[in-house]
Amino acid sequence: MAILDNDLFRDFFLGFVRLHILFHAGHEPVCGVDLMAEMDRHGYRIGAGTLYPLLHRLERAGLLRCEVRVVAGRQRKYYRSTPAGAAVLAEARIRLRELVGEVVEDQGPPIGGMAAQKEDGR
Amino acid sequence: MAILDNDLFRDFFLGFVRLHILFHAGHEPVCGVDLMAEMDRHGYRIGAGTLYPLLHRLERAGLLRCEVRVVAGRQRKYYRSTPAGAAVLAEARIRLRELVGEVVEDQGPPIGGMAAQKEDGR
DNA sequence: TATCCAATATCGCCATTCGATATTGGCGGG
DNA sequence: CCCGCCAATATCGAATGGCGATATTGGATA
Repeated sequence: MAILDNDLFRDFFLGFVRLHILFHAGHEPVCGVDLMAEMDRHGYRIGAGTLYPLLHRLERAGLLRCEVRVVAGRQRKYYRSTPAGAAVLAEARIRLRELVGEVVEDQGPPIGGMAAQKEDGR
Repeated sequence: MAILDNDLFRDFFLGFVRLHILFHAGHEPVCGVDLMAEMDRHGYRIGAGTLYPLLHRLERAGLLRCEVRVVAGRQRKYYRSTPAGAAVLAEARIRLRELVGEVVEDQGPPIGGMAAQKEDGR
């Protein structure tokens, strides 16, 4: 977790956060506070100043739809995924499998370049 | 692929590109043109104006190390991963498994919020 | 040494991230 | 009925990143 507090490493995983959000919004209506708690559970620290503008953009882009409700005396905006959001998630599945095949299962092929050359041979 | 040409969707997958790069740099020395070709093979379109500043930042952050070589009469800068780069990749493995468990295997738990409430029940 | 060209570097503009701060909206007390 | 309270959401300003377009580098050939 500490590794995620470093600014540098955040960029590696911000896309992961988006996909987590899209996934949850595809299963149930989720609001900002729910998502912040869930991302925290995953070890991501997403502040309100990042999350809410992100939700607005995803909505404007047609990936999420918003519905206002009052829960426990508080106004909340619940987001659900749209077909376009599901399409992004489907695309993500393909790319996730590729990435897992390389990074997790260590099955990436050499990409050419210097693979044929000896690295230490002189 | 077409989906990746849209500006909106790039942000979802830019972290994937970083991890692909880190992975390849952990297996063999890779240079800019190699990486652009490899990313293209994966369906990502990464321009030179994005890739090279990225490599510089990863090097300055200590995740990559650079070595200049002359190949086929052209100067190339070959990058290899460092222990710090391997650490980021190890962290990525953990988070990738979480994300795959949700997005690919569809096993994410409800995150609370409105899960207990009926959505259509009234 | 002059020129060519692939590989790398940089520039300017716009979008995004972030913590901090402001605003909204329902509710209970008076 | 209005007022202040507070959680939830919204926005601000500074810094950084992504991008296409353009500039620069450096080895090789003649």
